[in-house]
Amino acid sequence: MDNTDILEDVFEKFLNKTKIFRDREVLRHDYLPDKLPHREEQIRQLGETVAPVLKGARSSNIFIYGKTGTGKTAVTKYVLSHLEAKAKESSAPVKFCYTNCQITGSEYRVFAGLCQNIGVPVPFTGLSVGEVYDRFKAGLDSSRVIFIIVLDEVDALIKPRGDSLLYELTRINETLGKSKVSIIGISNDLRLKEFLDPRVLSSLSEEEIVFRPYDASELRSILFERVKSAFFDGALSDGALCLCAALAAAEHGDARRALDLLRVAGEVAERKDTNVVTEEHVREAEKNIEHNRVVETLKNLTLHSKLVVLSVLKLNRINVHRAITGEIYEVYSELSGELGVAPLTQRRLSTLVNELDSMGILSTKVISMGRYGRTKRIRLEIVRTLVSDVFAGDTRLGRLVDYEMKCLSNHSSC
DNA sequence: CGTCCACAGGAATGACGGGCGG
DNA sequence: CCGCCCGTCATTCCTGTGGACG
Repeated sequence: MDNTDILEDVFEKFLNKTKIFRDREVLRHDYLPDKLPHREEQIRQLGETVAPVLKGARSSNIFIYGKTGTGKTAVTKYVLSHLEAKAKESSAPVKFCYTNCQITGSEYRVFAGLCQNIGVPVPFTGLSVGEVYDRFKAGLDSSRVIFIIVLDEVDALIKPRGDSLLYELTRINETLGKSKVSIIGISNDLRLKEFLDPRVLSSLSEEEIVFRPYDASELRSILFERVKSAFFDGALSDGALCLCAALAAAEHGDARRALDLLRVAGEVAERKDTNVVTEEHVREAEKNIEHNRVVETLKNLTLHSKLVVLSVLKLNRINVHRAITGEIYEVYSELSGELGVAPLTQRRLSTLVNELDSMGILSTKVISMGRYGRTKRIRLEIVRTLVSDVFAGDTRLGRLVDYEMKCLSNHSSC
């Protein structure tokens, strides 16, 4: 095969790859479809609640609950953008601002974002939260609008920091003359109520909307709707679609996950140079997604967290049943010493372990050993070779990992 | 049946870098 | 360039606790 043939082959293959996807964008989770199946009730409810703003009245504050991928964000954006369009027709002064608190990160940045939205310039940082709040209030009052604030994933803001931001916001109307503010809080944690001040809770949940998880057949029809524009006709087997729906339903009824599975399965099929996505491809996609997630998380860990993972790996190798906080701290301190790094406190290590637990890298359980104290049993939840592969790329850790791997392959203790 | 281990995990505080206005 | 305010990481000090042992 000479050079031109190779290229010919490569280009042909690339061109043929269009056999699967008609439009991949449709499967991204930030894509807003114009049909939201199985959410008619929620759309109606939200619509009825915000409708008064069209006549210049304030809408009730709303709290929206539901797990990830149940359509909370999509429904909210859908309803509000239609509301805004309707308001333009009748020239009602309605504005809304969507903020994802998880991404925004801090109280300061939430207020800063709100200021930007109403055209009040604020620096990224440097001012006190109170100052930004005052500017926001002043700017808002002079602009005479009905302002709807959407706080998506508010739990990300409340759990670590308390509900002071919400408290300020719920009371803002009292001091506002010409403008009115409504708040839509979106949370994927039903227990969020417990964290809230009762005053905040009562004023924030004047209305509540709950998003139930989708079941498998609902997921199937959601996928079906998108598949029409995302894939070419016949490029997706029924079995593959059903499997995506079933896998996602088994987890949380998470539509986002179902769409991810579908997209990655399509990409797998593309790479295998076939014309039809099969169940086999979906299974592989499931593995890929998890694999990538873990690799990404491992790569981004701090040196100390990596050392913790390595310590657990080491202990699990020696004796699966005896990975306990105290021992891990011992091994961890040793490893730190070998690298010439000062070890952190045991208290600090304890929160690092908890973080790794919530990332799904470790699993922990508090156990009591009676007379011999109360501690935490810690296990590695991921494939060992994955850890070594990722950590071997770390210049500082490379040496330790090599050593560890030699032990693993020798199958003897050292 | 009380004790007491080996921690869990909350609260307060400090150290530090980034980014701003003045 | 200083002082101020953030957010993040880390330490210190602390109170709480399930259950085997005596």
